[in-house]
Amino acid sequence: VESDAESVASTVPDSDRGEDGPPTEPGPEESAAGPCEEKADSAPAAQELQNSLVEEQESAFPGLQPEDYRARLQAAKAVAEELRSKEPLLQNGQRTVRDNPNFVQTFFKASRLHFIGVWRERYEEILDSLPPPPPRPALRGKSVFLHIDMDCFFASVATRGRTQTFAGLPVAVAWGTGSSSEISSANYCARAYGIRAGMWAGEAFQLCPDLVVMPYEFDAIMETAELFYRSVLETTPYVQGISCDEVFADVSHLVQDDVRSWQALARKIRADIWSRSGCVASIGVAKNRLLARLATKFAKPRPGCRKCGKAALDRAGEESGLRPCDEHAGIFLLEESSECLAALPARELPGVGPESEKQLQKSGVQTVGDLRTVPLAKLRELFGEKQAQSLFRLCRGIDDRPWDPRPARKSVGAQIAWGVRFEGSEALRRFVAELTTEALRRLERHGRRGSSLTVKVWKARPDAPHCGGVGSGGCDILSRSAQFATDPGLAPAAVEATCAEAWRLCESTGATPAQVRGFGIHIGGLEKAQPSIPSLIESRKPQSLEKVILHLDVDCFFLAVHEKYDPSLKEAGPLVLWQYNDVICISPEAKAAGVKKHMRPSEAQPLVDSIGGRMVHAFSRRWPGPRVWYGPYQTISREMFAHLHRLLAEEPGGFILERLSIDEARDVSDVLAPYSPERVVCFVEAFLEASEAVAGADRYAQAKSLAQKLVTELQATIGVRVSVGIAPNRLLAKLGSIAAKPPRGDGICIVEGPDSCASPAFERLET
DNA sequence: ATCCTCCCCTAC
DNA sequence: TAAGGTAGGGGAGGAT
Ligand SMILES: Nc1ccn([C@H]2C[C@H](O)[C@@H](COP(=O)(O)OP(=O)(O)OP(=O)(O)O)O2)c(=O)n1
Ligand SMILES: [Mg+2]
Ligand SMILES: [Mg+2]
Repeated sequence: VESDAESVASTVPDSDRGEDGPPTEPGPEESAAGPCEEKADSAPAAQELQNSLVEEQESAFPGLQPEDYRARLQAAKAVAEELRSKEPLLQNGQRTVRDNPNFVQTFFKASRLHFIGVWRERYEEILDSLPPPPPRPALRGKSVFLHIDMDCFFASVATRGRTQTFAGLPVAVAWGTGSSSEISSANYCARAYGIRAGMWAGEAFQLCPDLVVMPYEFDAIMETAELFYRSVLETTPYVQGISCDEVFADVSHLVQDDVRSWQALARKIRADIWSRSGCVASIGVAKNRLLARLATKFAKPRPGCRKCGKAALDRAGEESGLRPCDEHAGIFLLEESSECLAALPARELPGVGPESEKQLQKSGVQTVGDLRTVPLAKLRELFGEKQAQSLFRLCRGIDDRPWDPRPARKSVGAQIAWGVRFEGSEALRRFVAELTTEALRRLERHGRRGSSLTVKVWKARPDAPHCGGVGSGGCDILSRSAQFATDPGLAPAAVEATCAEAWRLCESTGATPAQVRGFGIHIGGLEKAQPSIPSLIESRKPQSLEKVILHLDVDCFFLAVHEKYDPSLKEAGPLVLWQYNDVICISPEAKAAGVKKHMRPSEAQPLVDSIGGRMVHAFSRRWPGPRVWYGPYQTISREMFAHLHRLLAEEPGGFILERLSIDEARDVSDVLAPYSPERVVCFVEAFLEASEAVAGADRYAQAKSLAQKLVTELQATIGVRVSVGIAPNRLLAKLGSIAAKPPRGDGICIVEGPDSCASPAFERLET
């Protein structure tokens, strides 16, 4: 075990890098530094490093001779070229949605970000095939967590089994060698030149012309990930998979309270992973997951360090009969009191990304130790409540997140922002439909139903530099969402309705087809699968009928509820309801006296006194602590809706009643697609407009008589007064119900259009 | 107080 | 040539 803990270090005399700093951002100059190697320090350091690598190769790996560095480099590039030439995904020259009729599926097959994004699906399958883990045994001694992460995972799969050729060569994984081919993983030799994941091949070749770019082999990567997980899962069922090459394991129950026992376990796991998968892992050990995650950073090989490289190579070299070596053991124990933790750049903390790093640097914070000196109040100003709490704990090594190895999925989606170019809106509409269908297929695989739909549109920035590639370039990413039910299942009508809604949201961003560089769709509000409302999609309203929407809103709802429970309030004059430091409901008389919503109660009090009214406090309860209690309002609200349903059921024709808030409802006879399952309280077979009686020229008069009936009935049975707006859409209906409020209105307001309303109150509505 | 939408940030 | 995805947390501002 390489450890910063003195007691451990003293038991592990072999370690020759325990006191070295963490491996952060090493360039070629830095990379060979430290106890591993002498320092290469001049500008042509890269060249020097390369030269020394050549020598090193020739002297250090007798098992790998007889070929020299140059010859093997050429052979390696030939292997890469051969793989590319046989790769079907690289055969056609179709790169954009315009060139390829099957663009969406081809893209996902070739996308490594899609691959690592959907890895969790396979992982869940593996877990489902195993017996469910018993509850974790009660903790007897200390907690011990491992964080296990494969070294340069994709790159190591790419070179596995090809040691004779690839040993000591700089290797990266990407589809191509062109300038804007993005690198997903670089081996530690390549990292010595500064090559990193996310970098484009163009830049990488400038740093290192010898770089060997190997193509993806997703099947091999997935199989390797499975071998990796099998190894970990056979050690303990208490694992939390983080990605295809990374896992946490709670091994508290497997070890003694003794670092030697932790070391032995980590070594065993590491050896097992290597013997099964042929790839090397690094392991962080600590008392919590946060510290274990950070420990792994110290366990990783030093870029360009020949001993680290040699260790890995020797292990890989077992193929060629070399002895496995566990110097540079790839295991690190980290404690929160460690000096190397305090010296770690704050950016290395999980949760601190590029933006937070900038924020922190503005306040002079570079390291984890610096961050510890920042008071919580200052962090709050910079980051807000939750992030401040999180940073405060992160830098102190505190991590008490609950152990939830399989958190329930909350959303599912699909997006593409590469190769997306459109000339007209028809092609964009088809693309939206394709991705929406793909997202529904993914939802269907989970058998869940969703209640919200979010679309994202990548819109090219007008000032973005024009580049020849097919990437997205500089974009603003716009999003729009709606409450919209999606059921599992791919019934054509349901798919069509979802596509229509997605298209509506896409259009509402205002991006023109020529500006669009990407599109994504996400289904959220996932619930357990339930039988849905089968008639919804089938019973589509004929398009030709004019819509009539009613918006109902109870007058002074909370006060009306108080009057029900305390009839004396009815004669008490002007009333003002308050809670905490907030006025929340005002009777018309009190309004006339100048009381405003959200006024401080102390300001409202004198106004109320001057007109002989009363301040009424919201319902509250004492137990388990003093708190406002909304129970009575909820009760009356439910009664009111139940009664509305009964009334509507007796009417000829059909209605959809949508519950908008505790006291609002509207008839959403027009709404087919954007209905929300929680909000649709009632669903009846046909629609208002479908009824002969309400359709036609006098539909507003018909709607008004319905409204009058509802108002009277609700007054009589529930004791609340409702104002109603009647209009051809929801916006106008809602405005109508405001204009209908007494004293300005008479309870019902018909708004046939924005400029055609008989009520003067409607004209006077404030912005 | 609480919910919702849009946006930003982050980890893989 | 080249495949810049998936998902969650949380803040600001607006609503009831
Ligand atoms: N920007 C990125 C980062 C990662 N990956 C893929 C390729 C990596 O091999 C794999 C695992 O990611 P890691 O962060 O664990 O990186 P590596 O395993 O490559 O290197 P390390 O040794 O630092 O873990 O995910 C990617 O495609 N693009
Ligand atoms: Mg890794
Ligand atoms: Mg990883």
